[in-house]
Amino acid sequence: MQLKKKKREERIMHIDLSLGAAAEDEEEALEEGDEDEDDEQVQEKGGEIIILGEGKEKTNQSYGKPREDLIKDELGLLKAEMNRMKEENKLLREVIDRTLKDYRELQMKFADFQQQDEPKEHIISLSLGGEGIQDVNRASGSKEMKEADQGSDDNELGLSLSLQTYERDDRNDQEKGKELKSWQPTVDGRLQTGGELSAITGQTFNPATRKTRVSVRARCQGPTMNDGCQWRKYGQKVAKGNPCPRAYYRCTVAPGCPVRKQVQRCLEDMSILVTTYEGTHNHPLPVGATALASTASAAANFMLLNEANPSSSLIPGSIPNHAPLSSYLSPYNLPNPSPHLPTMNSFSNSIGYSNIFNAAASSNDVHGRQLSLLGSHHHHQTSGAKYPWAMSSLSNPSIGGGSSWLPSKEAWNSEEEKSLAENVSAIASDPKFTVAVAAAISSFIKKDGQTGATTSAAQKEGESSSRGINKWKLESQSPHEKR
DNA sequence: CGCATTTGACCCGCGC
DNA sequence: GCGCGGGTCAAATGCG
Repeated sequence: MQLKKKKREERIMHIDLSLGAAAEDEEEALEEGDEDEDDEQVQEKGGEIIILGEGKEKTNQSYGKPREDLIKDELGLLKAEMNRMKEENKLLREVIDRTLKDYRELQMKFADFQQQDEPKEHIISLSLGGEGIQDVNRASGSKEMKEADQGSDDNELGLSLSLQTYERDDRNDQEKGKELKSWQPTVDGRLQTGGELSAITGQTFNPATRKTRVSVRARCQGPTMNDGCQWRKYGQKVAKGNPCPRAYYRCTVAPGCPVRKQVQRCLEDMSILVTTYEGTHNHPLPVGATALASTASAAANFMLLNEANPSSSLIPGSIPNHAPLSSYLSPYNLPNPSPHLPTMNSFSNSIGYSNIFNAAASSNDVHGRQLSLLGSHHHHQTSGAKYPWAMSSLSNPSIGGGSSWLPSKEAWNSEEEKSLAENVSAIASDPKFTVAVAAAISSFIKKDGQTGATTSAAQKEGESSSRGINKWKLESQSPHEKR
């Protein structure tokens, strides 16, 4: 009877502390699979301490047991809990180690690729995970790509980094023309294979004017994605091949800002919004406004620097004096707030965070390159329901950003906002969650001081909401010249 | 009343 | 040269 009760309590504990994702699930599976009574009792002691302790305390009090015994009991229980926490820490550390190891390996690979890099007609693809996205580039069947994919498949948490670069086949002008004319359908084509994903796909089309095009795909319920800027709709058109109307917006943050964006629902998946930004902002982007812009900017800048300075790589600190990307990324606006933030930091270290359009336009090298950043959601995101930003973070890129630039109408709907607020408070009020996160972070920092050095509040939160959720894919592609 | 959105007309480039 | 399609303009309309 009491054993059953204990078991139930333990389950609750597991649910509340379900931060360790696969690792902890395994643990639970082991426990349940093994009907070893002894083991179970030991485990339960660990899991039950507080409840048991209280019960005993009451009992003891009623029977008038000596105080020393009570203290001893409590001490024992606390010790048991400590042991359990140690175990959890160990598991989490292992996961982090594995992830870091993957990351470093891929980083090395990327450095190799860079050395082989040729100035023209090449595609660089960086991906953090990528399951769920069948990139069109895969059709070219590069070995590196396949290797990277294999790497990502192995990752239990769905957190992996893969960097690929490969040459692009030369195409004749006719093919180029076709591709250019149908670039939007190409984007849709990616989507139809992608399952749950969010993406930023950037393309530079107009070498003459250095105009930048960045396409962002994200699951979004609202009519547009809130990206922190203010937009005014100036037109709508039904494009051929997609019954969903395409809306045209102009940036109204600053008068005369030439930036425009097109918004269209994906034909294959109506929940996905394809937003294409074009042009160069003539004003600074709102502070904290957009992780999206930062991330896209990161991608763009990365490409710029990479092109201009081939010696610079993703290696952290290779190019100093750039604020870390994470400074822009609140846990709610970061599609993949994860222990990979160090990755993102190092990434952004070499790319800076100025706005993508400025970056692209200011470079002589950027034109003729295509750049894309893709992120996909892990499919079995158990936390998705409870922590919905994991699902719809891209839809609400400004949540938690503290931005005063939030458009009143364009923002996510109130329902999402409400549920988000509820979830935030739920998490904040859950001490077990906090403890587990803190333990994971501290062990992570201890283990790897370098990558953990930039741990910030946002990062902590980011880690907490990252479990097995998202994957990112950052890629850059070769020239798509428009006209 | 002012501002944003809607929507039909118009412009322009490209392909045939 | 013509038709098509994407993109933009601007008057009409709606909303706070």
